[in-house]
Amino acid sequence: MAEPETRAWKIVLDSIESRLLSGELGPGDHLPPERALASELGVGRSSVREALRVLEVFGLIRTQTGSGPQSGAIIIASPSSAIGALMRMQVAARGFQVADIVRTRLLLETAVVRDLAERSDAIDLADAAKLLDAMEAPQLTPEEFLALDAQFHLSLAEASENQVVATMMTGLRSSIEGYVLEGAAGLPDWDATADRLRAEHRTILMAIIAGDRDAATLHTNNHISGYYAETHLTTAHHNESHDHG
Amino acid sequence: MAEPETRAWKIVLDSIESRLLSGELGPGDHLPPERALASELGVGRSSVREALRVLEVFGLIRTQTGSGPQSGAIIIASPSSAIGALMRMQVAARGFQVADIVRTRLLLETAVVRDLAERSDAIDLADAAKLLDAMEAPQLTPEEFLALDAQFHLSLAEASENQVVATMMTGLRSSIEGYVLEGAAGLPDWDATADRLRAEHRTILMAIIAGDRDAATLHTNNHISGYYAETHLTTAHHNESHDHG
DNA sequence: TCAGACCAAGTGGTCTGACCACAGCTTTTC
DNA sequence: GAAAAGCTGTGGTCAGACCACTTGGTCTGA
Repeated sequence: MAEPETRAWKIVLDSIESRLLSGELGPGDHLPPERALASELGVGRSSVREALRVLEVFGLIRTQTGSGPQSGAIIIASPSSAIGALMRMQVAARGFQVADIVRTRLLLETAVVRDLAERSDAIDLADAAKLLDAMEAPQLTPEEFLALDAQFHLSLAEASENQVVATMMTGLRSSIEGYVLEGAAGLPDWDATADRLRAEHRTILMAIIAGDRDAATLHTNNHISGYYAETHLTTAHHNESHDHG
Repeated sequence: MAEPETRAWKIVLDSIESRLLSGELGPGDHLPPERALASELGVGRSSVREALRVLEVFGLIRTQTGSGPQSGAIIIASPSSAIGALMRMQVAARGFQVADIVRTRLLLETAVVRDLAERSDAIDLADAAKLLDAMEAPQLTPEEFLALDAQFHLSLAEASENQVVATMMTGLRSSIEGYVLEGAAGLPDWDATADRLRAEHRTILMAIIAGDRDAATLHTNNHISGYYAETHLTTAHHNESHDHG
């Protein structure tokens, strides 16, 4: 059964994954040089490189030319950009719809906020509060404001101390970043929208701190779906935002 | 600013992504042959191949040797295995903790079930019901049972008609599949556990159909966290499940 | 005429060898 | 002793070659 995945790059990938699982390799460790890995596994260097490319876009390694301790392929674990890239590409290939991305963000964020509200005494919301203060700064461009906005929501996910959720939120957000910016540019009165968003953020944070689960959930729901509805992101098909405009 | 990402494979990746976004390429279409792509973009074939490898593990293309309409690289959009592989590797590299994966699954599934219960009149749960019947079959191995179990939960996500959530659920599940199977093997009385899981599934499904949001949420919560607690998956570190047993 | 065998072409899959740019280390030189 | 030069090892890339495989056409023979 199941010939051993004759493809050479898969051999390399499996080998490295098993080394990770066995603990032989861990964060900060160096992978063997490409040439060594190739001869060691009996494959060509190009096959090794294809596997390393996969590891790189998965956010598992960082490569550096040159010599010395910082060179070579080093194990890291930065899944955020990988998830973002994956989702962005899936959106591009029509595997994911923007509306589903938005709905998923709504789902996740609502659940996070509910969770935070339910144990509001044991969480640290200082980062979130700081970001809200930063968003009060006048003359923020929509781009800057939305970046802070994203960080605020990310800080909530991080407050729930769940790296997976935080990563997913980041990935979801970045996968539709382009569409979000497009939508902001099309708003009739950005300042008014920004003021409303600020107020909603405060409301959400206060509800969390107060431990008012239902209020936090409700306000989050309204906040997110309201914004996306305002920017028509939930109804527009992603193709239409480019040429038929 | 921002040198154009001198790396050749990135050029190829960006080129293909922009073709997807512009609509020049879509699901079912063929990518140009590797050699043509290489000369067209002014890069070597190996660089093209590195980019195609990324697209392949992202679930965006399927490659096939030979000639004819089925050969070459064809655009698909199957994100499930990609997300699963990505998360599995992140777990292996200690970027994600198994406990966080479990908690995220709990979060997502609870939200899905709550959503389904709130609009129980407009959803189709036939698939889920069928799977529950299939799980009644006697003499299912733990592996078979858990596969049906996963499909049941997946069918709930699919009933919510959100491809992104369904994909995430699949990815989350597959990323810890190995640990789940390990945990099942360590149960003292598998038949009793299976019976309990069956009953809980029925309870959840009925609560959804009845539109009882709170009951559906509660039962889902208990169902999932109960199982993972029973298999010690929420507390065990993934390293410890291999050698120190 | 038709069926089967055969062959040609085009594809991805892989390997090899070569060269480059770069970063760190070593040696030389002043 | 310090600065400069060279050496070494790394990833990044390219070019060419060969293989396995699939398809579609062509040839052969009944």
